[in-house]
Amino acid sequence: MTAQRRAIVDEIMRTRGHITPAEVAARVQEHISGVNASTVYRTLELLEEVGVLTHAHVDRGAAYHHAHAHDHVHLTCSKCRITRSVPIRQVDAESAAFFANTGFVPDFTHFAIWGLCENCADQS
Amino acid sequence: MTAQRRAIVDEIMRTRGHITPAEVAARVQEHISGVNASTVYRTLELLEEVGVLTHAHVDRGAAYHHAHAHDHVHLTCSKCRITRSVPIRQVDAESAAFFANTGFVPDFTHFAIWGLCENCADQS
DNA sequence: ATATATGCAAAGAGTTTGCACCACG
DNA sequence: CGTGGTGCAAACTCTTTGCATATAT
Repeated sequence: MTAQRRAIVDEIMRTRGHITPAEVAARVQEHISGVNASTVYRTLELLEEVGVLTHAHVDRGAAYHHAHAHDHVHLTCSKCRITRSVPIRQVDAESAAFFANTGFVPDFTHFAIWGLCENCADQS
Repeated sequence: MTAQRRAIVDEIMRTRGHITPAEVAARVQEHISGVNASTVYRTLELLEEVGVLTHAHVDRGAAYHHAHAHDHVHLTCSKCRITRSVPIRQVDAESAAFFANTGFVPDFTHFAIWGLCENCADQS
């Protein structure tokens, strides 16, 4: 348990919602200078293996969040680019019926869902 | 209308389903050697602006397909990594109800949907 | 002739890896 | 003291861009 690893874990624990590797790096720098990006990536990977974190694909890069917060979906608006999280419970009920005829068991938490947010949808 | 552009368009027109920029480049090379990647990217972008193509995000990169074939969803299996396309119509009906409480209007065609395919789901 | 498409090379973001070194335990 | 974490630099993928040249019309 080194200083940088502790700083990274602290930052993760402090985070609500999701955070990108780059954001982790930037924030850790504020406490300890000179933390390398590769260390961040390696630590995030480690934390995911251990089961503390999970990653999702949002926009172009990765987004990490607490494993116990695995139950939310990322909704990214194609217009204003704002990404919003909604509890999976809101969509879970219909989930089965949704893909019933395909046999596919979707995991909406892993990839963000593209579309129009309420605001932008109203405008158009 | 240059030779390379014609070759790229031909390749696109010949393609059923989706194709990545790298695949386009590779196949075009078979006909005309020395077609640069940037040319491929520029042509794909152009074709998208004109409305011939649409792109989706599958796996890590882009996947292009005919604009009139815009109506399909990519389902990527987290286990076997196979990506399957299903007509949007199969999921369209439930689509409204699915995100009713969120106000979000999803476009499932833009980002692939992660999950378990029928085979892999059965095995687990 | 003139607008535009191409190739090339470089740059960029995001991520990974080999390797020597340093430090925790 | 030894395992393993870290920094550094390089490499890698995918994509974009500036610029000079080549080409279609």
